[in-house]
Amino acid sequence: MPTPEKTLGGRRAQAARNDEVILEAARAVFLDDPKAPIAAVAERAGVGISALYRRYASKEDLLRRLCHDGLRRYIAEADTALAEPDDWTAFSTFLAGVVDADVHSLTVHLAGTFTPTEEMGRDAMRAGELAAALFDRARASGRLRPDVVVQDLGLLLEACAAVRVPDSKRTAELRRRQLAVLVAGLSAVPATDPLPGPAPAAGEFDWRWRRRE
Amino acid sequence: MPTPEKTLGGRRAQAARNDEVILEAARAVFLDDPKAPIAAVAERAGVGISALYRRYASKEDLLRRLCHDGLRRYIAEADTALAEPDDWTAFSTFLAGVVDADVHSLTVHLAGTFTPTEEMGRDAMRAGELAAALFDRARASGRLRPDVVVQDLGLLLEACAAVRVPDSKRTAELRRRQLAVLVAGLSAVPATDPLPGPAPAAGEFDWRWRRRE
DNA sequence: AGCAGACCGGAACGATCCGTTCCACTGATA
DNA sequence: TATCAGTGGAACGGATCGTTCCGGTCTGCT
Repeated sequence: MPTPEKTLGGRRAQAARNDEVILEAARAVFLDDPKAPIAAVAERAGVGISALYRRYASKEDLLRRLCHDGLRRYIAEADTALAEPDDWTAFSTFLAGVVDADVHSLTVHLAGTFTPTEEMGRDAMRAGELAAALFDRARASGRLRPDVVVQDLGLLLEACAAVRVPDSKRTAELRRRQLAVLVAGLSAVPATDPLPGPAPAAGEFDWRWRRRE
Repeated sequence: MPTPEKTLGGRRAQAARNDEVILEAARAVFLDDPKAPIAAVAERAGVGISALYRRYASKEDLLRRLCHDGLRRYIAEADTALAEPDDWTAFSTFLAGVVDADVHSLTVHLAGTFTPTEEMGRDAMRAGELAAALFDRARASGRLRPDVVVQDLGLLLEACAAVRVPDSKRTAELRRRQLAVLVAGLSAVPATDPLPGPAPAAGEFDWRWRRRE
């Protein structure tokens, strides 16, 4: 019997591929609209609804999985950042990593739509500890204004997640820019680097006034 | 015939009072959830659904009115701020006023749920001009970092509107704090004032994980 | 070749939910 | 007392969505 993972053709392979495709589609869809219907995920993934329900017992299950993945990603970003020797760089790359991964939207806007597992509780606690460690190092570096606290990071990430335009690539750019402003605001020393990304242009937000769906 | 406005008792007076009550309730409800049902507004206002439909032909009508009111409030804040002699103070009080009035949520999260009137288009344009005027004065004061543009203000306001906790009083405090960080980030000179309001506390955001409705 | 079953697409179902309409009722006014 | 603007809230009709279910397809094994 060949190892199933190596079989590129065949039913098993399609199923394995669908595992990925479905998760990716779900991520994209629920990131765009946390209350999106299950059918939207199936459509985006290019599969039928059955393919979803074969993998997850319910919508809540899928949401839980997605949120937990986000949490793990958050922890991974923190771990990566902690390996960086320079305290301030570790701090700011962590934030950039979380913003780029769009983890906050997943974690925050999906939380409350399902009953969390115990493991998620533990992971959430660990995530908090890692963020605190990064924050403490940033504080030790002396570049933080003294009146900032760890919990401000939550607000900061939320602020970045709030930036959203129809094009997701552009959204990422604008978030980086917003993050740069916020980090500069947290810093005790004046910023030296220029704000990243093309500045928002006149009329770039006019789409808001167009009628939606 | 007595002037209707001065009649404190009676049906007319109740109707006049309801005009206010309904608008206020609608503001509160749709601020909390832009997709809230009409019935929620009626309940919050303590009136029946009829009282709503007597005043507005449809939900869309009410939304339009609310959004337009928000736009007018934005303009009023800008006008007030423009009277301030110091350029930088004018700029920052304008932002604080808009954040405090929670105008951005109304304008932005409600936009797109109705077809705007021409007058709203004109007001939106005027709002943009006033904001630009304030921004230009801030720039002229030399306290702005050179790579910031007017359009960044939109992102900044959105970031503040994204801050939200169940208690609205606390929300206002946290937004002020967030605004202070952002304005510090826009500034070319290091901030001197300490961050306002009680700093966010540990566990203050745990409510997110509690199951919602 | 032939069969069992894993896997899938998508129609159908049942349960909400929501905007709007409708009607009976109240109380101020004339 | 007659009128009627103003009101509360039940009822209606349409839309939405999570989930189930059935018929079909392809794979791997015998």
